[in-house]
Amino acid sequence: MRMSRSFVPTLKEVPADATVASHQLLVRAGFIRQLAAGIYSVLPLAQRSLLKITDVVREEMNAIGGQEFYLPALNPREVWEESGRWSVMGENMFRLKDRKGADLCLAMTHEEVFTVLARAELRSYRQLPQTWYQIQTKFRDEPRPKSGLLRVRQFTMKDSYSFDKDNAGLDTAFESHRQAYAKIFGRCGLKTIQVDAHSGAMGGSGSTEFMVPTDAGEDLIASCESCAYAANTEKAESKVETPNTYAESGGTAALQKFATPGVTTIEALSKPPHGVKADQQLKTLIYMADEKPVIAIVRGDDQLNEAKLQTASGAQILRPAHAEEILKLLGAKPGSLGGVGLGEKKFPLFIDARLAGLSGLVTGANEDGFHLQHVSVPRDLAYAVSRDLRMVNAGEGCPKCGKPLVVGKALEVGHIFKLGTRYSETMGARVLDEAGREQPIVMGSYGIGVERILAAAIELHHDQDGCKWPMSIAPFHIALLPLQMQDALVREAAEKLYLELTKAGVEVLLDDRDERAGVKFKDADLIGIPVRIAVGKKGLAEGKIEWKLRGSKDFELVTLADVVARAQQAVRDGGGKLARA
RNA sequence: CGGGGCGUAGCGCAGCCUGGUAGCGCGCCUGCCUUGGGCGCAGGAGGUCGGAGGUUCGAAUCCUCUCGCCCCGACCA
Repeated sequence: MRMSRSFVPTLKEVPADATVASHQLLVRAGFIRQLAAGIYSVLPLAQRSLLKITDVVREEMNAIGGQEFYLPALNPREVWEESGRWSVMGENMFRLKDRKGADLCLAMTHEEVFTVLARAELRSYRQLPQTWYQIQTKFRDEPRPKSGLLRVRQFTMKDSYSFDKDNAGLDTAFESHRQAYAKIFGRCGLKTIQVDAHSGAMGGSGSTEFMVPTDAGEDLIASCESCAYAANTEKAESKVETPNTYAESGGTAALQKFATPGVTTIEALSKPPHGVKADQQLKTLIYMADEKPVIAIVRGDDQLNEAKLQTASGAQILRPAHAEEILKLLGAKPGSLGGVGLGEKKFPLFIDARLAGLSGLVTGANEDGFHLQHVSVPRDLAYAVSRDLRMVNAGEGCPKCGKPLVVGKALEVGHIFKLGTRYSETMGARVLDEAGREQPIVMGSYGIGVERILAAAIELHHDQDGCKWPMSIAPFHIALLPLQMQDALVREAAEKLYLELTKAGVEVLLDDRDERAGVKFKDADLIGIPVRIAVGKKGLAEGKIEWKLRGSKDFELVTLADVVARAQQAVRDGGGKLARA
């Protein structure tokens, strides 16, 4: 491609509204432009890289027997009603009506439509297993789009679905996806770690996320550096010592109400005149699980993990209760709540597992301005269900080996789910087994965010001057810079190289603009093309060009006759592919 | 949704408090000059000041409403 005739709008200055590196550089280097919040136009450079990413994805999906589909993004309400997700998806789903007034939505994912196909056409276990996938546009009305391409409302997803006759088959499909994903991300230049994750609105029995560790990410993952344990903090567990410290100081004493006027926070209660340490307090939180109240109790100095409460309660939609709802249910305002004496109210009540057996604790009395002391969990909260509900903290013991856990930010680029029969049962996708009995198909679903790979690659590979693309997904393999366009010899040499390289399958961006050398260097660095070939008067006099890798400080003089072979080798060595000439 | 911030030329910003002339840098166009890390000089084009309403002789500036965008907290590829 010739720079002089290309649409590559680079910027000298950092766009004011971009905060993360990938966003700043994608805009500055002319890869994307914003149309609206969370909606971006993909410009030619980005499109080239995205096509390379999807090529990698296709190769690896096909390698595990995936068959490529292309399903509609525009879906009728009915199929989403069947799975129950028309309501579960809530405001996150874009909805619209057709001219007849029928409800439609823009699909956020495609379990429903693929399940419709499966139930209509799959009759026998002999047709299984099947692996179906597509690379398609997804729409999600995110509450808060942010960080350029990292969190958007319209994006490209590779989503695949496995259909098996039993759990053993699902395990196999899940494992082959795991390996395919590891290859895909590796080939795209990403280092990922696999973590146990919460399944969220997808449902199903288990899931693994592929995470790129970077501060630009929004997830927190806990990992152990001495064993293989890694989990999203939504799900992570830890070993924490919880001695029954307060039992000795009157743990068996009778419950006692005491006045705490104006005290509505853990912190306030921990200060004089009360001086109740946070780890002696019970934090009582009221949630609405599918619009029915549930109560969660964690230690005062712990944080409730909402994902864990969602799992414990079995709720599809979980939200904190509003203040009015709480007042109605418990007769007190937040800040004075407690679980003691609620046994007969029959609310589902969960208590964090680390509190089991403890006594000598303090909790709200469900009466504004009062708390209870000498609370004994076995005596006063016997009806509460004990579950792991707390958020892990860095430094706590790894649940596997006990060594301290590390907590760090990461970006989710892929997520694989064992769905089981969650969709086949609700939507009636069954096949006959060997004995002629109808059995629900056992499903898995697997997603990759394509644009996120692009952005993650920049987060991982960039410097002060710009992007540093891995060869495999770089928009071009080589930037060819004639340094003095007014010099006919330089121009001709560059043109000749451009033809030879292109013919050899090397993708070259020829900067044939009538610009000064500095401008070309800056743009080549900013765009981040892996190899730069500078053709200048000085080198040419000796029949040589300057060969420089984007990352390195120095260049090397290479004889003109050697350039093509060297370029082809560099493309292959970098994991890139030569274009079909 | 809750909290905070910002909308003035393609980009980055000043002007607003204290109403009256819309300005700077980059980019863009023309010419000359220069030519190995975003050259220099000269000339030039380009703006419904996000939108609507109000106050006023007069509004980018004051008031009301509204739309949009960004950031921080609850969701997900």
